[in-house]
Amino acid sequence: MESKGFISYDMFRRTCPSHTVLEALSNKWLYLVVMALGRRGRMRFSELQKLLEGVSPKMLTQTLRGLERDGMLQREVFPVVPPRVEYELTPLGREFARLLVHMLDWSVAHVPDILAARALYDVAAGDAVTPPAGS
Amino acid sequence: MESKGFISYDMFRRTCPSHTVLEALSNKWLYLVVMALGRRGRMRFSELQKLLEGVSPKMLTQTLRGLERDGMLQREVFPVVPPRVEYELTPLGREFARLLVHMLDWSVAHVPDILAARALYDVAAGDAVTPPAGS
DNA sequence: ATATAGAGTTACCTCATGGAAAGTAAGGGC
DNA sequence: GCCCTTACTTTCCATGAGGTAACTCTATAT
Repeated sequence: MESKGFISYDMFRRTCPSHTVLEALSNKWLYLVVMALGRRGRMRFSELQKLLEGVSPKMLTQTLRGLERDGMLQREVFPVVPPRVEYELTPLGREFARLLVHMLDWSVAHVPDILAARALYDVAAGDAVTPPAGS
Repeated sequence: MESKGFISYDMFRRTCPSHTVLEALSNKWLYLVVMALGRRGRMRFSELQKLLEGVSPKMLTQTLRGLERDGMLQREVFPVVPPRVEYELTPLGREFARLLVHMLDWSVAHVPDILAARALYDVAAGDAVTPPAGS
């Protein structure tokens, strides 16, 4: 029955190939780069660097290369001096960006809930450490 | 104009609160725990441990505590010996799980594309390193 | 001759993440 | 008296992620 033309992975197994995607996702800059390119379309390295506050050239390069490797974006080099390099999402990258938009919209919408839950949890944890009065 | 009742964060600034969510997302086990509880409902610690191949008790506890702190799941302790503890998603957690399902469905659907893109990129990179014939 | 701009690369260093393994608690069964 | 079970917690350790800063390349402008 597994010759269905489409394999249903067991995502809970260590060897599941979808984990490579999960691991790629575990990078904050990746989200920001994809969102930036998703919003503004084609951008230069230095534009990204200016937009993404706090990113080092090293991390930016690393993130861009990773996305390029995964087929999410296309890198175009213009052979001029000083160099000019532009980045743009591929169709795959644009699909992915649409998913991320949902995630981030939801995140932003629920940041207050999450922060409130954290505050509650943290005072409760503080109480738990407090020695019971009168003992 | 910013008294609109809903603040539009600048997600590219270092101080954007949505980054706390992004950072929470940057954990592979978090995805797997949420998916597991989303699929099977209520589960015990040891059941999760068995299902999520390769997770250490330390990581599992850490992940569960983080999710509980963020209001994504509820922990119920039964005061028996040996201990029995059950975990279940909250409504917030279930919403989040629905988002993750989309992400992971997409990931699984596109794993072949991504792996193919990587293979292509990697042979291209190999070529680039190969010294030009005849030089 | 020198400075400049853009797009990186490289070396170095530190802190944090995450794995392994052993320890803890608490009551019931043998 | 000792062991068993579950759900952790703690300690130790190695790897690696990610930051900083300096360096590279090359044609043009001064």
